[in-house]
Amino acid sequence: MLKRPVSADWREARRQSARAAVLAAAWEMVRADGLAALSLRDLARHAGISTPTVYAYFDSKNAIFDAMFGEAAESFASSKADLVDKGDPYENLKADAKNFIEFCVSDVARYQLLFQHSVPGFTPSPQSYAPAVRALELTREQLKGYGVRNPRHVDMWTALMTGLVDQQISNDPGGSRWTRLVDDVVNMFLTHCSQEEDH
Amino acid sequence: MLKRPVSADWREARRQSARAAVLAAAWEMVRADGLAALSLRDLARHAGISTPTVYAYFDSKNAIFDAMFGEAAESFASSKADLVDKGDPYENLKADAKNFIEFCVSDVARYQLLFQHSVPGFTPSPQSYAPAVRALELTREQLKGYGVRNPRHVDMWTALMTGLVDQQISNDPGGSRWTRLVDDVVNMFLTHCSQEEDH
DNA sequence: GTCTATAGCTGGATAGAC
DNA sequence: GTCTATCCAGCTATAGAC
Repeated sequence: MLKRPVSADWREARRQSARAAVLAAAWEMVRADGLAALSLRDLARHAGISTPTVYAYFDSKNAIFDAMFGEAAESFASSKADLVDKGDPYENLKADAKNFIEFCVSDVARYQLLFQHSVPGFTPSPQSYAPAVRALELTREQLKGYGVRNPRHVDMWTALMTGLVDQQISNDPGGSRWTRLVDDVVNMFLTHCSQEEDH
Repeated sequence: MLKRPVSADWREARRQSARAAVLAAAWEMVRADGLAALSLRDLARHAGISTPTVYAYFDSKNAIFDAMFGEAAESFASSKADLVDKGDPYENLKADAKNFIEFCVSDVARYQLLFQHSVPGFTPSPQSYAPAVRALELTREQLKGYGVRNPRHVDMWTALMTGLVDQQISNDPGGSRWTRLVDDVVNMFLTHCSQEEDH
Protein backbone atom coordinates (compact mmCIF):
# COMPACT_ATOMS: atom_id res chain seq x y z
CA MET A 1 0.00 0.00 0.00
CA LEU A 2 1.72 3.17 -1.17
CA LYS A 3 0.94 6.56 0.31
CA ARG A 4 -2.49 5.61 1.65
CA PRO A 5 -4.26 5.74 -1.72
CA VAL A 6 -7.70 5.39 -0.17
CA SER A 7 -7.28 8.61 1.70
CA ALA A 8 -5.95 10.30 -1.41
CA ASP A 9 -8.97 9.19 -3.40
CA TRP A 10 -11.24 10.40 -0.69
CA ARG A 11 -9.60 13.79 -0.66
CA GLU A 12 -9.81 14.01 -4.43
CA ALA A 13 -13.47 13.11 -4.30
CA ARG A 14 -14.06 15.83 -1.72
CA ARG A 15 -12.26 18.29 -3.93
CA GLN A 16 -14.32 17.39 -6.98
CA SER A 17 -17.48 17.65 -4.97
CA ALA A 18 -16.52 21.11 -3.75
CA ARG A 19 -15.70 22.17 -7.30
CA ALA A 20 -19.06 20.89 -8.47
CA ALA A 21 -20.82 22.88 -5.75
CA VAL A 22 -19.16 26.09 -6.91
CA LEU A 23 -20.14 25.35 -10.50
CA ALA A 24 -23.72 24.62 -9.47
CA ALA A 25 -23.91 28.00 -7.78
CA ALA A 26 -22.42 29.63 -10.88
CA TRP A 27 -25.07 28.08 -13.13
CA GLU A 28 -27.81 29.27 -10.83
CA MET A 29 -26.46 32.80 -10.98
CA VAL A 30 -25.94 33.05 -14.74
CA ARG A 31 -29.41 31.62 -15.33
CA ALA A 32 -30.83 34.40 -13.17
CA ASP A 33 -28.73 37.39 -14.24
CA GLY A 34 -26.87 36.44 -17.41
CA LEU A 35 -23.31 35.42 -18.14
CA ALA A 36 -21.89 38.93 -18.01
CA ALA A 37 -23.16 39.55 -14.48
CA LEU A 38 -21.18 36.73 -12.90
CA SER A 39 -18.66 38.05 -10.37
CA LEU A 40 -16.37 36.01 -8.16
CA ARG A 41 -17.48 37.89 -5.05
CA ASP A 42 -21.14 37.04 -5.60
CA LEU A 43 -20.25 33.53 -6.66
CA ALA A 44 -18.29 32.94 -3.46
CA ARG A 45 -21.12 34.29 -1.34
CA HIS A 46 -23.63 32.12 -3.16
CA ALA A 47 -21.46 29.05 -2.69
CA GLY A 48 -20.99 29.81 1.00
CA ILE A 49 -17.23 30.33 0.80
CA SER A 50 -14.85 33.27 0.58
CA THR A 51 -13.41 34.73 -2.60
CA PRO A 52 -9.87 33.34 -2.12
CA THR A 53 -11.30 29.87 -1.60
CA VAL A 54 -12.70 30.00 -5.10
CA TYR A 55 -9.10 30.27 -6.25
CA ALA A 56 -8.30 27.05 -4.40
CA TYR A 57 -10.50 25.28 -6.95
CA PHE A 58 -10.12 27.37 -10.08
CA ASP A 59 -7.11 29.26 -11.40
CA SER A 60 -9.13 32.19 -12.71
CA LYS A 61 -12.57 33.37 -13.70
CA ASN A 62 -12.03 32.06 -17.19
CA ALA A 63 -11.17 28.66 -15.74
CA ILE A 64 -14.65 28.68 -14.22
CA PHE A 65 -16.19 29.52 -17.57
CA ASP A 66 -14.13 26.74 -19.11
CA ALA A 67 -15.44 24.22 -16.62
CA MET A 68 -18.97 25.46 -17.24
CA PHE A 69 -18.43 25.17 -20.98
CA GLY A 70 -17.27 21.58 -20.48
CA GLU A 71 -20.35 20.76 -18.41
CA ALA A 72 -22.61 22.35 -21.01
CA ALA A 73 -20.97 20.41 -23.82
CA GLU A 74 -21.29 17.17 -21.88
CA SER A 75 -24.95 17.88 -21.15
CA PHE A 76 -25.59 18.56 -24.80
CA ALA A 77 -23.84 15.39 -25.95
CA SER A 78 -25.68 13.22 -23.45
CA SER A 79 -29.04 14.82 -24.27
CA LYS A 80 -28.49 13.60 -27.81
CA ALA A 81 -27.28 10.18 -26.71
CA ASP A 82 -30.38 9.78 -24.57
CA LEU A 83 -32.73 10.04 -27.55
CA VAL A 84 -34.28 6.69 -28.30
CA ASP A 85 -34.08 5.36 -31.84
CA LYS A 86 -37.58 5.51 -33.28
CA GLY A 87 -36.62 3.35 -36.25
CA ASP A 88 -37.77 6.02 -38.68
CA PRO A 89 -35.05 8.47 -39.83
CA TYR A 90 -37.65 11.20 -40.24
CA GLU A 91 -38.92 10.83 -36.70
CA ASN A 92 -35.36 10.64 -35.40
CA LEU A 93 -34.47 13.89 -37.10
CA LYS A 94 -37.55 15.63 -35.77
CA ALA A 95 -36.75 14.40 -32.28
CA ASP A 96 -33.19 15.63 -32.66
CA ALA A 97 -34.41 19.06 -33.71
CA LYS A 98 -36.82 19.32 -30.81
CA ASN A 99 -34.15 18.16 -28.42
CA PHE A 100 -31.72 20.82 -29.65
CA ILE A 101 -34.26 23.60 -29.43
CA GLU A 102 -35.46 22.57 -26.00
CA PHE A 103 -31.88 22.29 -24.79
CA CYS A 104 -31.16 25.84 -25.93
CA VAL A 105 -34.27 27.72 -24.87
CA SER A 106 -34.47 25.99 -21.50
CA ASP A 107 -31.17 27.60 -20.46
CA VAL A 108 -30.32 30.73 -22.40
CA ALA A 109 -27.04 31.41 -20.58
CA ARG A 110 -25.86 27.89 -21.36
CA TYR A 111 -26.79 28.36 -25.01
CA GLN A 112 -24.93 31.66 -25.22
CA LEU A 113 -21.84 30.20 -23.59
CA LEU A 114 -21.80 27.03 -25.67
CA PHE A 115 -22.95 28.20 -29.08
CA GLN A 116 -22.63 31.95 -29.24
CA HIS A 117 -19.15 32.40 -27.76
CA SER A 118 -20.49 35.45 -26.01
CA VAL A 119 -18.06 35.82 -23.10
CA PRO A 120 -15.47 38.47 -23.98
CA GLY A 121 -11.91 37.21 -23.67
CA PHE A 122 -12.88 33.58 -23.13
CA THR A 123 -12.03 30.72 -25.47
CA PRO A 124 -12.79 27.16 -24.40
CA SER A 125 -9.92 24.74 -23.96
CA PRO A 126 -9.68 21.77 -26.35
CA GLN A 127 -10.73 19.38 -23.57
CA SER A 128 -13.88 21.32 -22.87
CA TYR A 129 -14.59 21.75 -26.55
CA ALA A 130 -14.28 18.09 -27.49
CA PRO A 131 -17.77 16.92 -26.46
CA ALA A 132 -19.36 19.75 -28.43
CA VAL A 133 -17.54 18.66 -31.58
CA ARG A 134 -18.56 15.07 -30.93
CA ALA A 135 -22.19 16.12 -30.62
CA LEU A 136 -22.12 18.07 -33.88
CA GLU A 137 -20.62 14.99 -35.52
CA LEU A 138 -23.61 13.01 -34.28
CA THR A 139 -25.97 15.41 -36.01
CA ARG A 140 -24.00 15.10 -39.22
CA GLU A 141 -24.29 11.31 -39.00
CA GLN A 142 -27.99 11.54 -38.37
CA LEU A 143 -28.52 13.77 -41.40
CA LYS A 144 -26.46 11.39 -43.50
CA GLY A 145 -28.69 8.57 -42.32
CA TYR A 146 -31.55 10.46 -43.89
CA GLY A 147 -29.69 10.93 -47.13
CA VAL A 148 -28.55 14.48 -46.49
CA ARG A 149 -24.87 14.47 -47.42
CA ASN A 150 -24.35 17.86 -49.02
CA PRO A 151 -22.25 19.96 -46.63
CA ARG A 152 -24.25 23.01 -47.64
CA HIS A 153 -27.37 21.28 -46.40
CA VAL A 154 -25.73 20.44 -43.10
CA ASP A 155 -24.87 24.11 -42.65
CA MET A 156 -28.38 25.04 -43.62
CA TRP A 157 -29.73 22.68 -40.98
CA THR A 158 -27.72 24.31 -38.22
CA ALA A 159 -28.83 27.73 -39.42
CA LEU A 160 -32.48 26.69 -39.32
CA MET A 161 -32.17 25.38 -35.79
CA THR A 162 -30.31 28.36 -34.39
CA GLY A 163 -32.62 30.75 -36.21
CA LEU A 164 -35.64 29.37 -34.39
CA VAL A 165 -33.76 29.41 -31.09
CA ASP A 166 -32.46 32.89 -31.59
CA GLN A 167 -35.77 34.47 -32.48
CA GLN A 168 -37.47 32.64 -29.64
CA ILE A 169 -34.95 33.89 -27.12
CA SER A 170 -34.69 37.45 -28.42
CA ASN A 171 -38.31 38.21 -29.21
CA ASP A 172 -40.53 35.87 -27.21
CA PRO A 173 -38.59 34.70 -24.16
CA GLY A 174 -40.43 32.03 -22.25
CA GLY A 175 -42.98 31.58 -25.04
CA SER A 176 -43.23 29.24 -28.00
CA ARG A 177 -43.93 31.56 -30.95
CA TRP A 178 -40.92 30.25 -32.89
CA THR A 179 -40.20 26.88 -31.31
CA ARG A 180 -43.62 25.61 -32.39
CA LEU A 181 -42.57 26.08 -36.01
CA VAL A 182 -40.05 23.26 -35.74
CA ASP A 183 -42.13 20.59 -37.49
CA ASP A 184 -42.86 22.89 -40.43
CA VAL A 185 -39.22 23.83 -40.70
CA VAL A 186 -38.03 20.21 -40.66
CA ASN A 187 -40.53 19.29 -43.36
CA MET A 188 -39.55 22.28 -45.45
CA PHE A 189 -35.88 21.40 -45.11
CA LEU A 190 -36.26 17.73 -46.01
CA THR A 191 -38.45 18.52 -48.99
CA HIS A 192 -35.84 20.96 -50.19
CA CYS A 193 -33.00 18.45 -49.79
CA SER A 194 -34.82 15.65 -51.57
CA GLN A 195 -35.57 17.94 -54.52
CA GLU A 196 -31.92 18.89 -54.84
CA GLU A 197 -30.93 15.21 -54.87
CA ASP A 198 -32.99 14.71 -58.02
CA HIS A 199 -30.68 16.82 -60.17
CA MET B 1 -36.46 89.37 -34.74
CA LEU B 2 -36.84 87.62 -31.40
CA LYS B 3 -33.89 86.45 -29.35
CA ARG B 4 -31.52 86.11 -32.27
CA PRO B 5 -32.93 82.80 -33.54
CA VAL B 6 -30.20 82.45 -36.12
CA SER B 7 -27.60 82.25 -33.41
CA ALA B 8 -29.74 79.77 -31.48
CA ASP B 9 -30.03 77.54 -34.51
CA TRP B 10 -26.34 77.72 -35.07
CA ARG B 11 -25.64 76.71 -31.50
CA GLU B 12 -28.06 73.83 -31.72
CA ALA B 13 -26.40 72.68 -34.94
CA ARG B 14 -23.01 72.79 -33.24
CA ARG B 15 -24.40 70.75 -30.40
CA GLN B 16 -25.86 68.11 -32.70
CA SER B 17 -22.61 67.94 -34.57
CA ALA B 18 -20.68 67.38 -31.35
CA ARG B 19 -23.14 64.68 -30.30
CA ALA B 20 -22.72 62.98 -33.65
CA ALA B 21 -18.94 63.05 -33.27
CA VAL B 22 -19.18 61.27 -29.92
CA LEU B 23 -21.52 58.68 -31.41
CA ALA B 24 -19.19 58.13 -34.35
CA ALA B 25 -16.33 57.44 -31.96
CA ALA B 26 -18.56 55.06 -30.01
CA TRP B 27 -19.44 53.09 -33.14
CA GLU B 28 -15.79 52.80 -34.04
CA MET B 29 -15.00 51.43 -30.61
CA VAL B 30 -17.79 48.88 -30.36
CA ARG B 31 -17.00 47.63 -33.84
CA ALA B 32 -13.42 47.02 -32.71
CA ASP B 33 -13.94 45.62 -29.21
CA GLY B 34 -17.60 44.74 -28.81
CA LEU B 35 -20.53 46.40 -27.10
CA ALA B 36 -19.59 45.27 -23.61
CA ALA B 37 -16.14 46.86 -23.79
CA LEU B 38 -17.41 50.40 -24.28
CA SER B 39 -16.41 52.65 -21.38
CA LEU B 40 -17.01 56.37 -21.05
CA ARG B 41 -13.35 57.03 -20.27
CA ASP B 42 -12.15 55.42 -23.48
CA LEU B 43 -15.00 56.96 -25.41
CA ALA B 44 -14.09 60.43 -24.21
CA ARG B 45 -10.43 59.91 -25.05
CA HIS B 46 -11.34 58.62 -28.50
CA ALA B 47 -13.59 61.60 -29.11
CA GLY B 48 -10.90 64.02 -27.96
CA ILE B 49 -12.86 65.34 -24.96
CA SER B 50 -12.96 64.69 -21.23
CA THR B 51 -15.30 62.34 -19.45
CA PRO B 52 -17.52 65.05 -17.90
CA THR B 53 -17.97 66.63 -21.32
CA VAL B 54 -19.62 63.44 -22.48
CA TYR B 55 -22.25 64.14 -19.85
CA ALA B 56 -22.85 67.54 -21.44
CA TYR B 57 -24.30 65.67 -24.43
CA PHE B 58 -25.73 62.52 -22.91
CA ASP B 59 -27.41 61.95 -19.57
CA SER B 60 -25.89 58.52 -19.01
CA LYS B 61 -24.20 55.61 -20.68
CA ASN B 62 -27.57 54.09 -21.50
CA ALA B 63 -28.55 57.35 -23.19
CA ILE B 64 -25.58 56.79 -25.50
CA PHE B 65 -26.73 53.27 -26.24
CA ASP B 66 -30.20 54.61 -26.88
CA ALA B 67 -28.89 57.14 -29.40
CA MET B 68 -26.83 54.38 -31.03
CA PHE B 69 -29.90 52.16 -31.15
CA GLY B 70 -31.82 54.96 -32.85
CA GLU B 71 -29.08 55.46 -35.42
CA ALA B 72 -28.94 51.73 -36.09
CA ALA B 73 -32.69 51.52 -36.53
CA GLU B 74 -32.63 54.50 -38.89
CA SER B 75 -29.81 52.95 -40.91
CA PHE B 76 -31.72 49.72 -41.17
CA ALA B 77 -34.92 51.40 -42.28
CA SER B 78 -33.15 53.50 -44.90
CA SER B 79 -31.16 50.52 -46.18
CA LYS B 80 -34.50 48.92 -46.96
CA ALA B 81 -35.94 52.10 -48.44
CA ASP B 82 -32.92 52.41 -50.73
CA LEU B 83 -33.62 49.08 -52.44
CA VAL B 84 -34.81 49.66 -55.97
CA ASP B 85 -37.99 47.97 -57.08
CA LYS B 86 -37.01 45.26 -59.55
CA GLY B 87 -40.59 44.76 -60.65
CA ASP B 88 -40.48 41.08 -59.78
CA PRO B 89 -41.66 40.20 -56.23
CA TYR B 90 -39.29 37.25 -56.15
CA GLU B 91 -36.27 39.37 -57.00
CA ASN B 92 -37.39 42.01 -54.55
CA LEU B 93 -37.60 39.47 -51.76
CA LYS B 94 -34.19 38.07 -52.55
CA ALA B 95 -32.73 41.56 -52.57
CA ASP B 96 -34.40 42.26 -49.24
CA ALA B 97 -32.90 39.10 -47.75
CA LYS B 98 -29.43 39.91 -49.00
CA ASN B 99 -29.73 43.45 -47.73
CA PHE B 100 -30.72 42.26 -44.26
CA ILE B 101 -27.90 39.74 -44.04
CA GLU B 102 -25.31 42.19 -45.32
CA PHE B 103 -26.55 44.83 -42.92
CA CYS B 104 -26.13 42.44 -39.99
CA VAL B 105 -22.81 40.75 -40.76
CA SER B 106 -21.12 43.97 -41.84
CA ASP B 107 -21.48 45.35 -38.32
CA VAL B 108 -21.86 42.70 -35.66
CA ALA B 109 -22.07 45.13 -32.75
CA ARG B 110 -24.87 47.02 -34.46
CA TYR B 111 -26.71 43.73 -35.09
CA GLN B 112 -26.35 42.68 -31.46
CA LEU B 113 -27.57 46.03 -30.20
CA LEU B 114 -30.51 46.28 -32.58
CA PHE B 115 -31.75 42.71 -32.83
CA GLN B 116 -30.30 40.71 -29.97
CA HIS B 117 -30.95 43.13 -27.09
CA SER B 118 -27.59 42.12 -25.72
CA VAL B 119 -26.70 45.11 -23.55
CA PRO B 120 -27.50 44.25 -19.91
CA GLY B 121 -29.79 46.78 -18.29
CA PHE B 122 -30.57 48.67 -21.48
CA THR B 123 -33.99 48.95 -23.10
CA PRO B 124 -34.46 51.27 -26.06
CA SER B 125 -36.82 54.19 -25.72
CA PRO B 126 -39.99 54.19 -27.85
CA GLN B 127 -38.57 56.97 -30.06
CA SER B 128 -35.47 54.96 -30.85
CA TYR B 129 -37.46 51.81 -31.33
CA ALA B 130 -39.99 53.25 -33.77
CA PRO B 131 -37.89 53.02 -36.97
CA ALA B 132 -37.11 49.37 -36.24
CA VAL B 133 -40.81 48.57 -36.01
CA ARG B 134 -41.44 50.48 -39.21
CA ALA B 135 -38.75 48.46 -41.00
CA LEU B 136 -40.19 45.15 -39.84
CA GLU B 137 -43.57 46.33 -41.10
CA LEU B 138 -41.98 46.90 -44.51
CA THR B 139 -40.79 43.30 -44.61
CA ARG B 140 -44.26 42.11 -43.72
CA GLU B 141 -45.69 44.17 -46.58
CA GLN B 142 -43.12 42.82 -48.97
CA LEU B 143 -43.92 39.22 -48.05
CA LYS B 144 -47.61 39.97 -48.47
CA GLY B 145 -46.83 41.30 -51.92
CA TYR B 146 -45.49 37.89 -52.74
CA GLY B 147 -48.57 36.17 -51.38
CA VAL B 148 -47.14 35.23 -48.00
CA ARG B 149 -49.80 36.24 -45.52
CA ASN B 150 -49.67 33.50 -42.91
CA PRO B 151 -48.22 35.03 -39.73
CA ARG B 152 -46.42 31.75 -39.06
CA HIS B 153 -44.64 32.15 -42.36
CA VAL B 154 -43.61 35.68 -41.52
CA ASP B 155 -42.10 34.42 -38.27
CA MET B 156 -40.42 31.62 -40.15
CA TRP B 157 -38.91 34.16 -42.54
CA THR B 158 -37.33 36.15 -39.72
CA ALA B 159 -36.00 32.94 -38.18
CA LEU B 160 -34.39 31.90 -41.48
CA MET B 161 -32.70 35.26 -41.88
CA THR B 162 -31.38 35.49 -38.33
CA GLY B 163 -30.31 31.86 -38.43
CA LEU B 164 -28.00 32.52 -41.35
CA VAL B 165 -26.69 35.68 -39.73
CA ASP B 166 -26.17 34.05 -36.38
CA GLN B 167 -24.25 31.06 -37.66
CA GLN B 168 -22.17 33.28 -39.91
CA ILE B 169 -21.20 35.54 -37.02
CA SER B 170 -20.64 32.81 -34.44
CA ASN B 171 -18.86 30.19 -36.50
CA ASP B 172 -17.30 31.85 -39.53
CA PRO B 173 -16.77 35.53 -38.73
CA GLY B 174 -15.63 37.48 -41.75
CA GLY B 175 -16.39 34.59 -44.09
CA SER B 176 -19.41 33.65 -46.18
CA ARG B 177 -20.02 30.00 -45.30
CA TRP B 178 -23.63 30.69 -44.29
CA THR B 179 -24.46 33.97 -46.04
CA ARG B 180 -23.90 32.32 -49.42
CA LEU B 181 -26.82 29.98 -48.68
CA VAL B 182 -29.30 32.84 -48.88
CA ASP B 183 -30.59 32.09 -52.39
CA ASP B 184 -31.20 28.45 -51.54
CA VAL B 185 -32.98 29.41 -48.34
CA VAL B 186 -35.24 31.93 -50.06
CA ASN B 187 -36.17 29.37 -52.71
CA MET B 188 -36.81 26.73 -50.09
CA PHE B 189 -39.00 29.14 -48.13
CA LEU B 190 -41.08 30.31 -51.07
CA THR B 191 -41.62 26.76 -52.32
CA HIS B 192 -42.79 25.80 -48.87
CA CYS B 193 -45.19 28.73 -48.63
CA SER B 194 -46.71 28.15 -52.04
CA GLN B 195 -47.32 24.50 -51.21
CA GLU B 196 -49.11 25.42 -48.02
CA GLU B 197 -51.34 27.83 -49.93
CA ASP B 198 -52.65 24.93 -52.02
CA HIS B 199 -54.44 23.30 -49.09
C1' DG C 1 -19.27 73.98 -21.92
C1' DT C 2 -15.04 72.34 -20.75
C1' DC C 3 -11.71 71.17 -17.80
C1' DT C 4 -9.08 68.82 -13.35
C1' DA C 5 -9.88 66.22 -9.57
C1' DT C 6 -12.19 62.93 -7.19
C1' DA C 7 -15.98 60.46 -4.99
C1' DG C 8 -17.88 55.95 -4.51
C1' DC C 9 -18.16 51.56 -6.00
C1' DT C 10 -17.03 46.97 -7.96
C1' DG C 11 -14.14 44.05 -10.31
C1' DG C 12 -10.24 40.12 -10.36
C1' DA C 13 -6.64 38.53 -7.90
C1' DT C 14 -3.14 38.06 -3.91
C1' DA C 15 -0.66 38.19 0.93
C1' DG C 16 -0.25 36.11 4.93
C1' DA C 17 -2.17 34.34 9.37
C1' DC C 18 -4.12 30.10 11.02
C1' DG D 1 -7.67 24.90 2.56
C1' DT D 2 -9.87 28.58 4.47
C1' DC D 3 -10.11 32.79 6.25
C1' DT D 4 -9.59 38.40 6.86
C1' DA D 5 -7.63 42.11 4.89
C1' DT D 6 -6.01 44.38 1.07
C1' DC D 7 -4.03 45.78 -3.53
C1' DC D 8 -4.77 47.85 -7.75
C1' DA D 9 -7.32 48.70 -11.64
C1' DG D 10 -11.41 49.81 -13.80
C1' DC D 11 -16.00 51.75 -13.93
C1' DT D 12 -20.04 55.61 -13.87
C1' DA D 13 -20.95 59.80 -12.33
C1' DT D 14 -20.36 64.37 -9.94
C1' DA D 15 -18.24 68.73 -7.72
C1' DG D 16 -16.47 72.90 -8.56
C1' DA D 17 -13.10 76.09 -10.79
C1' DC D 18 -12.77 78.71 -15.04
